[in-house]
Amino acid sequence: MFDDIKQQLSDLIDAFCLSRGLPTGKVEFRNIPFSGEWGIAAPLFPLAAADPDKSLPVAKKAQALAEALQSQASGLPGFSRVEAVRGYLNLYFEPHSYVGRVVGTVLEQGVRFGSQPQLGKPVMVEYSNPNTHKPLHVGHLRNVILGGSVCNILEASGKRVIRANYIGDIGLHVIKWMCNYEAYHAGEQPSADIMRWMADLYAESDRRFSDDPDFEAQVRAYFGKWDSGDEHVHALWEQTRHWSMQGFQQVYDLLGEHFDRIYFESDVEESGKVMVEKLLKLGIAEDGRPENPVIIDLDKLLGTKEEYRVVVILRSDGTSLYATKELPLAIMKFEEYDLEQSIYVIDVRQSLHMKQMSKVLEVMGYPWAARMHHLAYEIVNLPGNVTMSSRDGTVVLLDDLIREATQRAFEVVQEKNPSLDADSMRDIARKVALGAIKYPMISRENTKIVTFDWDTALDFNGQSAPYIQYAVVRANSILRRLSEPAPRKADFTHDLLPAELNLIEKISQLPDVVQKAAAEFKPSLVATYAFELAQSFNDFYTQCPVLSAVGSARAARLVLVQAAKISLENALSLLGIQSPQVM
RNA sequence: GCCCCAGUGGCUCAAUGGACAGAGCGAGGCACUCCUAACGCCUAGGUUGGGGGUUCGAUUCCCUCCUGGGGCACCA
Repeated sequence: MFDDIKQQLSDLIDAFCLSRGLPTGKVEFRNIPFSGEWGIAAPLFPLAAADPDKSLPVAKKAQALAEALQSQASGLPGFSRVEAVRGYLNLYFEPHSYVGRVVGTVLEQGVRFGSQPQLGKPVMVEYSNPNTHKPLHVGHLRNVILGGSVCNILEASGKRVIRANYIGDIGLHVIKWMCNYEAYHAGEQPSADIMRWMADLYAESDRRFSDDPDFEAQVRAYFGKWDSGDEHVHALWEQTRHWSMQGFQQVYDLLGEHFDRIYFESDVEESGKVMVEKLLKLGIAEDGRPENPVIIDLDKLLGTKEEYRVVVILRSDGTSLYATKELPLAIMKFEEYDLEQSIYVIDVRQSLHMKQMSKVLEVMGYPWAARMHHLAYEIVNLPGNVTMSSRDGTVVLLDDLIREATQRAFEVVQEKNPSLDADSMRDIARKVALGAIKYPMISRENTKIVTFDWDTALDFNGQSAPYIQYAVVRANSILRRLSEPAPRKADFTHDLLPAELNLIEKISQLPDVVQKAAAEFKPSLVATYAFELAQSFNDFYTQCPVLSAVGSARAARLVLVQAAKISLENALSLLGIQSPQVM
């Protein structure tokens, strides 16, 4: 909206350069670091450096140029003042019209503020990817929260998104579970908390498998029955997989996640084996059976050295591997949908594997292979650099964490707001607890390891979701006390305090933050933004009385409170965090 | 050996090549007749792992080294 003004300024600088024998096109514009006033800045260092006259150091020369330009630019319309400082020419906008436009836009757009209409080809995001018959722990949580948040942000940035979930429903862990169930729990039905029940039985089967050689032998025999297509075993598999899926659904409901397309590992096993034959016929794969597996030697194929290594696509005994199934799955996705991009939210340890998969598909001639993108994230550790492993018992179960956090949040609500009814308290406690758990998972960069510890996870103060949620509650509590309907628009004609200006500036940044976060797949940018916005609102809250304000300030601040609340709620929503209205 | 990631106050983390490197926690102090203190204010705390380079300007880009983590043929 300031393009015309910038053009005038640009012309003026060009004329200035020509008159002094300096090269044109050396000056670019940027926003002045915000400190209560909006404006654009022109750093004059590049121009100073290009000046053939070297009698002055660059910094001094830049300042001299800025000062020379200052007097000429002072006449330009649209600016309230012009200054030359430390080599920058700063031009400040007249603030009132800017402010009114920002705040008005937010109220008009409401929940859509920060979002663009969704256009174009869809993007598929594959995430969560749990194994049936197994528990979800805090490590899995990062994947779900990150994936879900990336989807929200992509949608807000104007993409159509397909949320995909690839379920590991076959393999040794499933056989172990079923074998243990038949031997020790035959006929039992899951309890109301299905996830928990499945998890307990999984732990039991895992224990028996490693401690009891007899059980191990039983499992092996059971695997044979599965392979030979035993009807009873397959019926039990269908039933128990269904239970597991119900359990996942309970967790997804709790977390507020949903999926548009579910893929099962069992669906692509056969097509994977067919594909191996095809790759052998094409001469891409090498058959080492029966002693050795079927492999693709990518480095040999491509003439690279120790870059793509070797992919094993089928065991020497003819059974399938992870890679066997990944290939047909990738193809299926692009056959089913005309995808702009196919994104895989998978932890960083699988980077080489993902690189190999897209390379194999490229070698096979699929042009879309370049549109696969591995969104790598680091794992969640325990203090002392201990990796979570269900085998070593070093896991924090999702269930336990949510239960504990909810309990603590409930106690805080009881203390802070004893007059609320029990249902409201429970509802608030759940929203606060889930926010507190989710926030640390997405507030750091994807490539940084998250170290889980109970103290941090249950800390509701400082840079945390509850802090941001509390800002929403404060905004709401002002609006709630109003006896008349809140004004929808106002003129910002009163003397704006720095706290108000800072808040408006922060609010105005949301759309840009969303775009950047989408382009880089980084919810952490939104997480940081939401916190800074809450800080700005709290500053405003303590410094600017709203209900007791007089004159035009009251209406203006009421509108600003609404805009802040909308922005906070929208930002939290992108992170998959709900905003309670009271807490 | 090859490849990837990380290294910023005591701790956990921010910072499109641009102005003085910012927050939170922890520490010390202040603050509650005033829209909820799950809040706010002040103070202390930094050679951005080391060394080179590019640039008017580097936490940011390049090279190199160090430290930590991860990956590299029948796990996923």
